[in-house]
Amino acid sequence: MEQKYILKNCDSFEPKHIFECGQCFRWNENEDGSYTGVFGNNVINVNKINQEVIFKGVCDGDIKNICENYFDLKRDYEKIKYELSNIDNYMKESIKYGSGIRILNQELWETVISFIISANNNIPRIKGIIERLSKKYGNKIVWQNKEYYTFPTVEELSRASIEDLRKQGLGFRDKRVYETTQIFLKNKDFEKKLKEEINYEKIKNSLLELPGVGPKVADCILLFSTLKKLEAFPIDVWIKRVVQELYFKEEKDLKLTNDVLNKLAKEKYGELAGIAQQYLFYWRREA
DNA sequence: ACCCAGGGTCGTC
DNA sequence: GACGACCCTGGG
Repeated sequence: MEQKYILKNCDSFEPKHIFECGQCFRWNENEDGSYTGVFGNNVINVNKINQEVIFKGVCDGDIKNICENYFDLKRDYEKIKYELSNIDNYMKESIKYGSGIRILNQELWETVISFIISANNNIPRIKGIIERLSKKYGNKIVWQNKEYYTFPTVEELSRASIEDLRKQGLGFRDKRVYETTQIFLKNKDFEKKLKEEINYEKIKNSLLELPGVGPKVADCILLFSTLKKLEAFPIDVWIKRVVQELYFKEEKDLKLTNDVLNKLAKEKYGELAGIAQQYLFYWRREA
């Protein structure tokens, strides 16, 4: 049964910015400029027409509640952008470029596996792998005569052997995904404890125990999932590049270690470092 | 054809 | 702490 929800007068919401800033892998653009994606047991289409955002699709519950939660609609991004804009002109320019970015509240398990797959990988291939895993191990949902597949649950993905995963194109990440799946399967408390803990460092240390999760992937999980730690500052090749170009232009031979970058992030952007990172990331990649 | 990079992590020195 | 290996794919 199709549902619909319309959001009016929302400045900080631009589908392209949200879905192409690298936080998610299951949203695809349609010919009309709208995007369709799968999350949980929902298939949703999102379009923005004249300052109105239109959500429609098939949902596991009330579409308004589901979208308010997933798209982080209750957070005041105008205020966040105002605060970050005052930090410096680079920030101001990148925010102008990605003004409609919002950080999604994605399911923890899916975010963990997705970003383990993202290691030393490119976005088209990451999307392909996740799509194949969903098709093979997830559940089918039909909407408007098209087939969509949910991201596999822990139990569903645990049916895949290391060899099965390799066949789906994971490469050397097969063992990491397999072992992390086993941990989630056999230790039900692991996920529960992550969700109950509120301290950023403590959650990060727990995540680092998982095979395939290093500092970068851990920060992506902390920022992009329902854990929603906005101070998490994922350090990747692109953010190293942009920080080098903006703030260390005269010191080309200076090595930007994670410690230096984390310190800079904390001092400059504070509790909003993760959101600042997303504006800079999107700006550097797209502009 | 060949090389390189891609939202890094892991094992080894 | 630094360094190389690592599956695979698309683009130059």
